[in-house]
Amino acid sequence: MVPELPEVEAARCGIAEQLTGRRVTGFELYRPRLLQALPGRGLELLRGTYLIEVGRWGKYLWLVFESLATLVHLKLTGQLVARGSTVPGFAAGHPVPPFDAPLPHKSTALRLDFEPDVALYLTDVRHFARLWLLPVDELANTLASLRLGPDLLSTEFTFETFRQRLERRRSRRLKPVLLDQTVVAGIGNIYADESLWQAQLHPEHVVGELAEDELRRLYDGIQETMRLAVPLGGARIVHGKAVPPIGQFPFVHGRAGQPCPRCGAPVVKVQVDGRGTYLCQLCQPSPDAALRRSRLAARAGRSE
DNA sequence: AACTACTCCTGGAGGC
DNA sequence: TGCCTCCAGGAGTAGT
Repeated sequence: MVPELPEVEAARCGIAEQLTGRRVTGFELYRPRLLQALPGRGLELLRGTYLIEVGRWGKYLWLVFESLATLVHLKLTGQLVARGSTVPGFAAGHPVPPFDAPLPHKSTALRLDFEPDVALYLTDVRHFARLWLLPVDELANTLASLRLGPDLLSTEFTFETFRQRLERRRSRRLKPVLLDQTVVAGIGNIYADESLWQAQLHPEHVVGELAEDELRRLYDGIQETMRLAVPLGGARIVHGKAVPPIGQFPFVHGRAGQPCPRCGAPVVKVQVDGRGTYLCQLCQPSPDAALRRSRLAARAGRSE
């Protein structure tokens, strides 16, 4: 399972509830390449300082300490696990290694120790995750420089905002636009497929061809997908396959050959924009190429 | 503007 | 059983 918004949100909640207000007593940096900005000794600045707040925008997570801010992206296979005698503990992100595996794992990149007796582990089997260390007063600018679209769980993500942002991408196809974090922040490959299935829209529709009610379905599909996924801390997908399904979610992603929960037709896997894409060919009919051409021609004619 | 290709990586899956 | 090869995929960057 690739960590997307729901998984990162689960990590944010765990950190907020169990670590905020605690003091850092130490750390172990197992893999220095995790750090993207300052050299490894920058972490020394965390020692003895308190975790003040934790935030999230899309798939980016940040922890603000008195001395320093850290910005984290779990990328494909990052996970965050907290354990200790003074907290319940939590685990979020990619479920390999298993959330109950002994830590540190050989792919653990960083351990942060909090007072009293809590350890937060960042583990990532493919070593793509990154952590930036930056002065607290540079966090806002750094986030702004990412040019992220509205976070899916924020009040900024309204239908009107969504429609306006899609308007600027009229010529692009739906799936790549959903994956573009500068359009909306938080959707990855799994939840793009789930949202499109909810909306009963094919991933290769051209944005500008969609009618108002289809845009509305897409917006509602994203909202419904987040509503289902966030409380679960995300889908459980390992190497593209759904492992013991939690209820029926996810409905199509990783379920090639299985029946569509809506109509029973087999879910198929295709490539869209180079990404493995799961869909139901009955519920999500392919855009008709001839109709597409005639509509575009009609628009071009009118605009001249 | 919007595509493609490439770059990071490695565990697991599939082939034989 | 044991090699070998291939593949996934977020996001930044470069090239077309």
